[in-house]
Amino acid sequence: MQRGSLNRANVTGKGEVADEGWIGVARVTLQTIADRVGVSRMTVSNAFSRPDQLSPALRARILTTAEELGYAGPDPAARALAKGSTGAIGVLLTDSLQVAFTDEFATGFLAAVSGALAPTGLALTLLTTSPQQHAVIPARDVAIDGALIYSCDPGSAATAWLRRRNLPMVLVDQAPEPGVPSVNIDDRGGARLAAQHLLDLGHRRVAILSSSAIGPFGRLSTMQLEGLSNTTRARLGGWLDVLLPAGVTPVILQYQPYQPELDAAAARELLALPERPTAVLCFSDAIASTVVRTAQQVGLRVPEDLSVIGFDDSPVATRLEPALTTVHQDVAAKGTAAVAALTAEIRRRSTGGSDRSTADEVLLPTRLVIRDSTSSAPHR
Amino acid sequence: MQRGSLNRANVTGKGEVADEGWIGVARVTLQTIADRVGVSRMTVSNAFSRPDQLSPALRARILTTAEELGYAGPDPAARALAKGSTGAIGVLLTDSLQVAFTDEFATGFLAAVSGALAPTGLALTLLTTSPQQHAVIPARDVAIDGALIYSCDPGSAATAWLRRRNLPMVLVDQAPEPGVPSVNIDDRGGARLAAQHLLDLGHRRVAILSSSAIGPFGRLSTMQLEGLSNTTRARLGGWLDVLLPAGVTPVILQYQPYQPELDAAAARELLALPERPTAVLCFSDAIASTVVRTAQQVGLRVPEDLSVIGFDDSPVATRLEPALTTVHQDVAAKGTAAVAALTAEIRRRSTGGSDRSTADEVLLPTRLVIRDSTSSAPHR
DNA sequence: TGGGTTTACTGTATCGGTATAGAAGCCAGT
DNA sequence: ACTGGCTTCTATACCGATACAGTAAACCCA
Repeated sequence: MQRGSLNRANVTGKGEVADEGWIGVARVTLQTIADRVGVSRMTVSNAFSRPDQLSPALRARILTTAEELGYAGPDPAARALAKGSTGAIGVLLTDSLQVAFTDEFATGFLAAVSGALAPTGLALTLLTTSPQQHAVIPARDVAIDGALIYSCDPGSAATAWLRRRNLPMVLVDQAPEPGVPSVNIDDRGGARLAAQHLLDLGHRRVAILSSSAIGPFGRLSTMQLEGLSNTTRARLGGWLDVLLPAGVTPVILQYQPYQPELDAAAARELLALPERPTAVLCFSDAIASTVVRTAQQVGLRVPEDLSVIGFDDSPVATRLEPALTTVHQDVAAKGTAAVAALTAEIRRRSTGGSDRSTADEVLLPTRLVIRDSTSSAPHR
Repeated sequence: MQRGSLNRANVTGKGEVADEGWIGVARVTLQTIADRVGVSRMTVSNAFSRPDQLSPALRARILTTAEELGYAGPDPAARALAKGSTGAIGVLLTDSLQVAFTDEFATGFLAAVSGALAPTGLALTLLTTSPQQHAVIPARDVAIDGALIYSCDPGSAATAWLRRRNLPMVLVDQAPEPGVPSVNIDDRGGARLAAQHLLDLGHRRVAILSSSAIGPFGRLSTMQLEGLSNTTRARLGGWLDVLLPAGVTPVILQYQPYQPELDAAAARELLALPERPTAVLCFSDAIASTVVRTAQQVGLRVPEDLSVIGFDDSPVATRLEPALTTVHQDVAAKGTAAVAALTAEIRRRSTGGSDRSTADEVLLPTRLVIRDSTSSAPHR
């Protein structure tokens, strides 16, 4: 049986189509328009998706008719199935989107990503690693053309699903894996610069406040580097690269991020150490700002009594009083690079370009920005 | 011809399926699994989507086989087409996602939305009103189950497309429209409280700094309220409701938001007025903070010389020195209400519930939070 | 033993598009 | 008149699932 016209409402000679906004009155599809105009469905499809395939006159007629019928353009879901691409890419974030949005640095990355995405016309779909047993797991069930995996636990179910779907993907702020493009910043190098800066200022009693969503927490020995997130490991590694050879053994405190009370508690604990450190290397500007505030609350002056160095150079760094010395990274560049890598990967797949040989790993530079939160070690 | 098995690779008696990660080696679909297990495709589908429709034993066998074949679950695009739902909802934001992400208040809303969305398992897709002539317009071409329209120009092409698609939608911070659910805050009431507070403190020379992404800009007469965004109109209305009857005619300055230099310029212009105002009512905390800083730069004390009131009670309000008196609104509640309204609308559609009668319009309360940026008018 | 329910699967018809290989008409060149 | 090459449009075969009606066997109670 011929498809379309025969089983549609509008075949009834009378012609007039039921009108005006009633929900689901026999939906308008390409076929509806085709019947009305008297051409094949394919031609109508071309009118929308490949204008060069039909005469301008006919196309105009088709578009006009579509307009009259209130057609909203080819159905995205159907188009996605037929074409094999959806026009959206996913970003896999932490467990809770809510905390991601409250993190100024994460939103900075998202801003960069959406900026880079704008010219491509791709939409951005937010995914979580949330392990909730909610029948639907976005990473498995949402249609996307590719994904950015941003600073996630590599072992999470969500990343496993994305892998399984064999989607183009790019790892951001995560340990590179063979065959998967990745974008990272030079965490280790930046950390070294920060540590060196402290040594240059004469500090010998140095503390490290290191954060990672995955344990262990509390006091850390310099040896326990496994089980930490990649970024944590890299920064910690960089600090130690410089401190240990100089004979400085830092106190390392590891705490769970995104829990303001715990942050402050960690800061207090640090300042209450028997041999109070004269300088603190912080995992992020966020925790650094907590340290600064906590220090000020207990009557310590920054930087005179305590030098503090952050990481990331997020907006809070310059807002802080005193302005924070920190390791700068270029989020915008990170976002751009990530999008570039992902779109390249998507294109590669669609053009059948084989060769996974070129799984490029981008490493963006970091640099130390010296502001007002660091100064020479106090004379003892 | 029977579909499936006959035109697939795995019918070759030999059984062994080509293996290991080569791209596109005859994709694994429900049919592949069905053939392998020896059941119908439908049963395999049920194994994934409706576990109660088959015996646990068979389901286990199917799942195991799927696992072996590296099947990643029903294809989202195909499923979306067949089921008519995608598992994602869209949020339509300003022209540039990039500015949306840099706006602390917008991200607060997104945080609330994603928080409210988490338990539903729906993903969040970001859409822009971007008028770029980029063949693909997300609002038209991305598959979603519904959309939140957040503080957008109601006349934009993107909203027009969403309307046209007849998608469930909810207007947020926008003029309600008949038949469309909406969520707003009591901008007008809040503005009245702010203005009244100033009057109570004895201020008579009051300025208003009003922002709207859509023109006109510069000095505004009290009569030109058309062409402004809904929120701007409401807040302006509220301020004037109180000021005018009290015989106070404010100077109104309107500027374009998200352009830091312009913000500061507007603030300077305002402070340089021949009869310098003793108090400023600001459209947002962001602009209020610019006013405070600008005032301090030109040597004015806040609040002794100049009282400043913000709007929104965003994080910056408490960070500011002095802490900002502002009109509080509950973003979290707004996000929750918006999601609730949208999911309700989606459910209503799918259950064929007719009655657009209940197009509810939520109006959330606002309240004045008095902090340290306001005080009695200085004696002249 | 027989009718009424359940349980467990299957068959067929979509969902609304796009890809691709033609077919028909037309025009220039030889 | 024949050939080749455009430009336009059409026919057919998918894309990979779900909905729904139906069927066969098993179970249940009188």
